[in-house]
Amino acid sequence: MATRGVSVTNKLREALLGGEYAGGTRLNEVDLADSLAVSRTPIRAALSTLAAEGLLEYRPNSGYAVKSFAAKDIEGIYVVRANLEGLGARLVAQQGLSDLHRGLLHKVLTESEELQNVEDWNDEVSDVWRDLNDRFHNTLIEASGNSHLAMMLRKSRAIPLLNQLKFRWFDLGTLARAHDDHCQIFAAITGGQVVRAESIASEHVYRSGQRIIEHWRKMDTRKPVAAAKARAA
Amino acid sequence: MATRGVSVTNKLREALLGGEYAGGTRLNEVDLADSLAVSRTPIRAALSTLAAEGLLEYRPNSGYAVKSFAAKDIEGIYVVRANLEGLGARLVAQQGLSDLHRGLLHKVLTESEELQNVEDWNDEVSDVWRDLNDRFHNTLIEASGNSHLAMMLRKSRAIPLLNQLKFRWFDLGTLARAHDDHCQIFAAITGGQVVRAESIASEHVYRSGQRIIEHWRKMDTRKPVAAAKARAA
DNA sequence: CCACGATCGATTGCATACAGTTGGTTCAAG
DNA sequence: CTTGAACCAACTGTATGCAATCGATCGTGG
Repeated sequence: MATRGVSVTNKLREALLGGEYAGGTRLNEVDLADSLAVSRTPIRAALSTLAAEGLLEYRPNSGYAVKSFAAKDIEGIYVVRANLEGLGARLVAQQGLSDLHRGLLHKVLTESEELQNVEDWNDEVSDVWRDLNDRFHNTLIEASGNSHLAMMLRKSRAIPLLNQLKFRWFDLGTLARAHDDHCQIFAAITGGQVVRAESIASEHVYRSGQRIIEHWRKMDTRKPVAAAKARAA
Repeated sequence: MATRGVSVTNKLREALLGGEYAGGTRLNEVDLADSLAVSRTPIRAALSTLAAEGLLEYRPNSGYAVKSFAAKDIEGIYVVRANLEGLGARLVAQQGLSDLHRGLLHKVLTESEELQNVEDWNDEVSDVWRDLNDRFHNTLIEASGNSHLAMMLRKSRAIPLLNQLKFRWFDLGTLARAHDDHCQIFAAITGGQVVRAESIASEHVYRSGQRIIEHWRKMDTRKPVAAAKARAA
C-alpha cells in the first residue's frame, strides 16, 4: 500500500475532478484531516501537489482554494488540447504504429463499433463510451512515445466536472460521429497520411470542446453564486 | 515576506534549473534542511511541489531525486514547445495585438537591434540576449490571452541546465538569425498573416531545439557517470 | 564460492504542539 | 451612522519527536 500522502492526493484529486467542490471553495486542512482520518501532514502534502497540478490555487498564509474555470478558460484549454492531440496523431502517423499499439487501438475501435447498436443513451452506455474514448486517446498518445506530450495532455484533461458534463450530455448521433472520427484517424495513421491524421485529430478535439463550452456557459450563470457563497463561508 | 516553504521552493527551483544538481541525484531532506537553515517541513513542501512541476521524481518511502533528461527527452519537449509557440503566434495574429503588447514587443525588437552591433560574443551579451529573448516569447504568449497555454509553455521551458547551454554556446551569427526570426514573426502578426506567423514561430523554436540537442548529446556521454556516482552517494 | 536471509543504520512518513498571520468583529471616538 | 483601531478567534506555518520502511551489510547455510 502507498503512503497516506499519496492516497490522500488521489482521493482528493478524484473528488475535485468529480466536481464535489464548487469552484472557489476554500479547503480547510483540519476538516479534511478529520474527514479522511489522518493528520494535517499528509493533507498538506496532497494540497501542495494538487496546487502544482493546477487544480487548486495557493495563497500564502491563507490556504488552498478550488480553482474555478470560466467558459473562457475551458475554451483556452481546448484550443491547446486540440493542437496537442493533433501533434500526437501527426507524430504517430510519421513514425508508424507498433504492433502492440495497433492491436490496442483496433480493439478499442471494435468495441466501439459494437456500441453503435445500442438503442438509446443511458448512464451505462455513457460509462462504457467514456472508457473507450479515454483508451483511444491515451493509447494514441502513448504510441507517440513522447512522454512530455503525454504529461501536457494529462494536465489539459484534468478539469473538474468535465467528465460528467462531457458524457452525460452526449447522444447517439454524437457518439456515432466521434466513433467515425476515431476510425478516420486510425485509417490516416496506418495509411501514413500525416497531415490528414493531424487535421482530423485536432478538429475532433476542437469540436468536442465546442460542445463542452456550450454546456458550460449554461452553468456559468448560477455558478458565481455558489462560488461567492463558498468564498464567504 | 513569503513563507519559508515558498522561498525554499524558489531557491531549490532556481538551483535545479541552474543545473547545480546532476540528474539522478537523491535529495536528502535533512541535508537540505541544514544547509537552508530551516526544518524538514518546508523542505518537504518544496520537494513535493517541485515533483509535481516535473523537476523531481518521487518514490514513496524513498524520497525525491533530480529528474534527468536524455537527448530524446529534450527532443520530445522541443517538438511540443515548437507546436505551442506556433499556436501562440497564430492566436495573436488572429486576434490582433493590443497597443500595450505591440509596444512591449517593439521595444524588445529595438533593443535587440542595438545588440546586433556588438563585436564579439561574451557573457554579458549572452545575458542581455537571454533577457530579450525571454521577454519576446513571454510577451507574445501573454498577448495570446490564453493562460493555460502560458502555463504549458512555462513547464516546457523549465529544463535544468538548459538556459546555460542555450546562451553560452550562442554566436553572433545565430543571434542575428534569431533576431531576424523575431522581426519576421512580429511583421507577420501585425500584418495578420496567420499561417505565416505560426510557421515561423514554430520553426524558430524547433531550430533552437536542434541546437540544444546537438550540444546535449555531447554531454550525455559523461553525464551517466556523474548520475551513477550521485545515485551511489 | 554463491545465494539467501536477518540485522542494523539511515531516511522518509506521520502526528502533534506551538508560533505567526489573517481578516473579521467589536467597541469607542468623531 | 460612519470610521478607525484594537482585539480575538480561526487557520495556516513551522519545528520536532517518534514510527515505519528501505537498502546495505554482514553472516550463515548450502
